[in-house]
Amino acid sequence: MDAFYVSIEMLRHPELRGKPVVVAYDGPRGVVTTASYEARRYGVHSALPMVTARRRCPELIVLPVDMQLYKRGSNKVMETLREFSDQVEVVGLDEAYVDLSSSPVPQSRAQEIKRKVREATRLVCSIGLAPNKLMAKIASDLDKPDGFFVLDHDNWLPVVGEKPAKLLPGVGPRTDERLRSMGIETVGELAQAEPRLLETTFGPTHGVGLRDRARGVGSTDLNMEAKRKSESRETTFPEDVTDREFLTEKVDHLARSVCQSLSSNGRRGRTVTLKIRLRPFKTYTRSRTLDQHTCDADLVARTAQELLGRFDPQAPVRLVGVGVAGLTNNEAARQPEPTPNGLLFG
DNA sequence: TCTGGGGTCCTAGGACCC
DNA sequence: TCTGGGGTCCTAGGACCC
Repeated sequence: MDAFYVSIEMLRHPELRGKPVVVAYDGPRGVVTTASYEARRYGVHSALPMVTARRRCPELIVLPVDMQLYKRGSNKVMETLREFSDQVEVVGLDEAYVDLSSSPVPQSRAQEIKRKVREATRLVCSIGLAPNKLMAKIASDLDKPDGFFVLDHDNWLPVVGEKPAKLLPGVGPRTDERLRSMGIETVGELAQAEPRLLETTFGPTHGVGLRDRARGVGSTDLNMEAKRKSESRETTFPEDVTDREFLTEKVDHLARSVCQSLSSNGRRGRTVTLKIRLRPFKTYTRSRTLDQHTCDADLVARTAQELLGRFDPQAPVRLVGVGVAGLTNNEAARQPEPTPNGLLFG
């Protein structure tokens, strides 16, 4: 979906069309989640600190995040996609892979999806059509907004070979930096790189994986029903906090919020993690794995407090978070243990 | 520029077990 | 006295994605 959150907001604020708008967590430490294309012309984009965004565009219109609204919009989009294929992999709120391989005319099918999504939601999307997920994702970015682009093994390098390696999913700022220090800047150069050289820098798994991606090699498996493996809540304070009592209260609240969500979804977890970000912007985690799966708010809150106690009480805290991992469904959590002595017949 | 919130996956070391 | 080879689980950090 193109500029998804902002586009949804435009549906209820049509007077904002054509203006530089962002949806953002406002406040002194907020960042942009989505920027309208007009705002992007000022250099305002996702993840940009709001302080910077306002400096770049003083007349910027800032809307608060309304996640429930975007979730409803997302559901509508995904429903529409499922009319075209029973193979749909949802990635976040605004992205999905649709398997059209059984269609004799995938191109017109894909165009039809664009029309249908616009009809159902009045929102615009960009589609990439390709023989695997990696290529499809990149293709979908090549013609935004309201785009349509087809990639295949023949036009892959001619189209993306000269583009920066950062274009590839999995190549973030750190990997890009390391690649550049090896003299690799483009997708084409990465595709030609010496595999042994990549292996020594990035390890056997990641090294070959990078080169494969640069050559357009990707998976065609769609992950339909991915179960969540962890759940967490975190807050960044407007100003660093040193008041331990305040922090304790926050941690308690976050722990209970996670547990409430877990219980209402019939889930339990075993590993409790406390996350803390100290001045200046260094993040630490401490975790503890319990004997049993739980969604008991008192237990999780107590464990989180214990983990909080491992940090210097003097340190100014920018963020705290509480997470629970190792999730199972309630039924699974209550399953009896397998025979402890490993004997087939006790 | 000064960095949200919610996730996933990978790595590496240490404990522990056979 | 010094020392193998495998496996799993736990913890912490880091890179990355939407």
